[in-house]
Amino acid sequence: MRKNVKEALLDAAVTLFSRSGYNAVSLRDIAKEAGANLGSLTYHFGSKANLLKEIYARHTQPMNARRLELLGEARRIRDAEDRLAAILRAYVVPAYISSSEGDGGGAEFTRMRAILSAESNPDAKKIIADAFDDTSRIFIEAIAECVPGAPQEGLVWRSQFLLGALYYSLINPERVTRLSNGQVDGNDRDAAIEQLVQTAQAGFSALAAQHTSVKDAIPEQRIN
Amino acid sequence: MRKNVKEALLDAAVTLFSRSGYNAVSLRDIAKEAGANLGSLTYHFGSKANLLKEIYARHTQPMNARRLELLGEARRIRDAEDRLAAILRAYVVPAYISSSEGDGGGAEFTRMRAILSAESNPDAKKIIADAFDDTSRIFIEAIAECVPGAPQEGLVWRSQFLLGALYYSLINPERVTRLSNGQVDGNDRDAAIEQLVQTAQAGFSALAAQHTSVKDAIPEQRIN
DNA sequence: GTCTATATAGAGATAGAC
DNA sequence: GTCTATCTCTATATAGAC
Repeated sequence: MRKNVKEALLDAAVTLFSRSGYNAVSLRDIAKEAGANLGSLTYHFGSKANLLKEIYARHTQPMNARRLELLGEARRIRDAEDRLAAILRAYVVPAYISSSEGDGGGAEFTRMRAILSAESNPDAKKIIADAFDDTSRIFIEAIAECVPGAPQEGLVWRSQFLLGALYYSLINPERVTRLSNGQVDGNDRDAAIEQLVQTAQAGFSALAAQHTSVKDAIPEQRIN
Repeated sequence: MRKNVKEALLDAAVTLFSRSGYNAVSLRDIAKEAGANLGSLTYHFGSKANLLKEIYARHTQPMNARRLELLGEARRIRDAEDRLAAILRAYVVPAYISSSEGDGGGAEFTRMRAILSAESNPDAKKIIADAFDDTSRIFIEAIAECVPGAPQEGLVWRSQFLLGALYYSLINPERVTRLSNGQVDGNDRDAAIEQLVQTAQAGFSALAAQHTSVKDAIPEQRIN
């Protein structure tokens, strides 16, 4: 079933970090979850901070690659509203969907990132760096082309709100279930994606709606 | 300057918890920040969990009271779009604004809540309870009246996204500054509120926009 | 490469002097 | 009511057997 101890340790670490954060999880917890020994953790990773670093190294690139791949497809859509929705979906889906392998880890990894960003742990801060900012910038540019005349300030704030909404939906899905008295399932990820994309789309579109209709916007032809 | 040691300890605890979370902050850190002794913490609060409990007790009621007060004012607005914006502002402002005293603590307390919700700490989970859910439910109802025909599912998800966006903007304001290459200040709270209210308004309005214009919606006269 | 045993530091909590 | 001193537990990290 398991390839090797190192893999098992990495998987166990993501699972536990995504559940309780970085500080609350001890190396002992991770070793136990992986069915391995405490010593093997120091052997493979040296320190807790370096373990986190390797988790990021493993997931960051595939997730962003998948996002950019989907973004490329989305950009070929002519209708501005449809394109905007597809761009947003390209950003959200790879972060949200549970994955089998090699595509960045999906929801569990994203949930871990959400918690780490909240904890603002010194170890994590060094690692997170701006690896994701580059991708976000590319997406903001693509979104801007769908919403002609939108001020940069509005675009940036809305991208912040989108990420916050995404994070919180992964962190606290139970609140959705509770607030709806059980009528809506906060753990329904397909529904969450759909609602999130629709909501973000409305937010971004409104930036242009003041003067021109978004429907009329046709961007310059893009070589992609 | 300081009333007594207990107050100083409570203030120091909120400050540190809102900065680094619950797990990462030790009782020693709090005592030091308050200029008090470690022993006084156990004397006044008994345990770390109970300290957190007292922080909640101190801030929850005033913050929600202020929200409901502003909600009462907002509900008197006739125009549905204007009313929606005012309702959203009533929800956001008390959570976001730095406070002098007695109004629930504002941004620092909200930031602490954001981090605690991410850490999903066992101590915190018991305390947070559903004290805030009641208020959220009231707001969702008020919002629903501004968006006739909106499905409950959409309203609940959007309220989730709103809270997530609010939380993340307090947790990681630097990202806004970074993404905009310094052109937008992520720590400008007035701007954040304005952008957040506008964005949420667009999201909620879109729920009704499919069939009827929001502008036409007039709610039943409310006794308030 | 994986284990056991252990060093060292720091946590929450308590007892008792003042 | 606030301090010092200390108990007990658990953390990260290391050393060395296998």
